[in-house]
Amino acid sequence: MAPKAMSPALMQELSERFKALGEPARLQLLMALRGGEMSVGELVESTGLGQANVSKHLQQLHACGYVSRRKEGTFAYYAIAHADVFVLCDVMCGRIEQEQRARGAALRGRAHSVHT
Amino acid sequence: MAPKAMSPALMQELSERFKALGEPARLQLLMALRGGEMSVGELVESTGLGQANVSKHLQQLHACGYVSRRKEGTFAYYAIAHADVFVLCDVMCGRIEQEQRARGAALRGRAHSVHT
DNA sequence: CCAATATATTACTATGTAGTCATATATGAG
DNA sequence: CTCATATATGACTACATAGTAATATATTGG
Repeated sequence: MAPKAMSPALMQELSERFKALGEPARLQLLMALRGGEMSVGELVESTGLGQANVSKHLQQLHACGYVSRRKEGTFAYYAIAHADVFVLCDVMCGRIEQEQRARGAALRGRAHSVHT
Repeated sequence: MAPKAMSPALMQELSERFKALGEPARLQLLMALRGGEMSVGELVESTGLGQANVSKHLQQLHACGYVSRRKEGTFAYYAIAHADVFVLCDVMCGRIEQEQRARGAALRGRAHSVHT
């Protein structure tokens, strides 16, 4: 469990990790890597993002430890470093779905009460 | 489990949730609320952030569903809406610790090899 | 060494947003 | 109603960063 009183340093690190996931382009890259290791070029083609853009986002994901890097010839292969990332996404997606259900139920409830 | 192929809309929502956590000030607020419901003024004092700043960050946390809001007189009391947030922090903190341990071990290993 | 290719980096622009100050909007007290 | 207080909002500034185009840096093949 995260400490009750969190040091500013840890909080800073924590926020940087979350910020790295707070960008659709980077999530796209992580999702693309879900199927396994891919080269930069493959990621460019797969995501439709620009090459320089992909390269920079990969640097950030690497700096946060989300992906690993393997050089082979002129190619650079990136891969998910730890499946934990997807645990985070799953928890978050779960909350989103839950809220959408709640919102839907509330709307139905309101519509019903208007009806009666 | 998060879907293999994520819709752009879900990815957008997901990134917005993560982005909301990608800010030390907002994490500070969430951590402060760990002890229970607090008013805006109490949060201002507890965090040392400006009143307007706190109010705006709380709006964002509320929009993402992280906190609930209860009005009582001229006071507004905010509270953690779902403990899930802390699950996310815990997973993330776990990864940070793990990496720090790994980094430390690597450094010790290198020092040792230099020594021998 | 030279050319071709894959990736990384730099310089730049455009956009987003955190923080702050001033002010607006409740709400309760007298 | 008027005043005081708590919170929210609008305008603004300063800074961070996503995206892109051009270029630099390997690395392989000839």
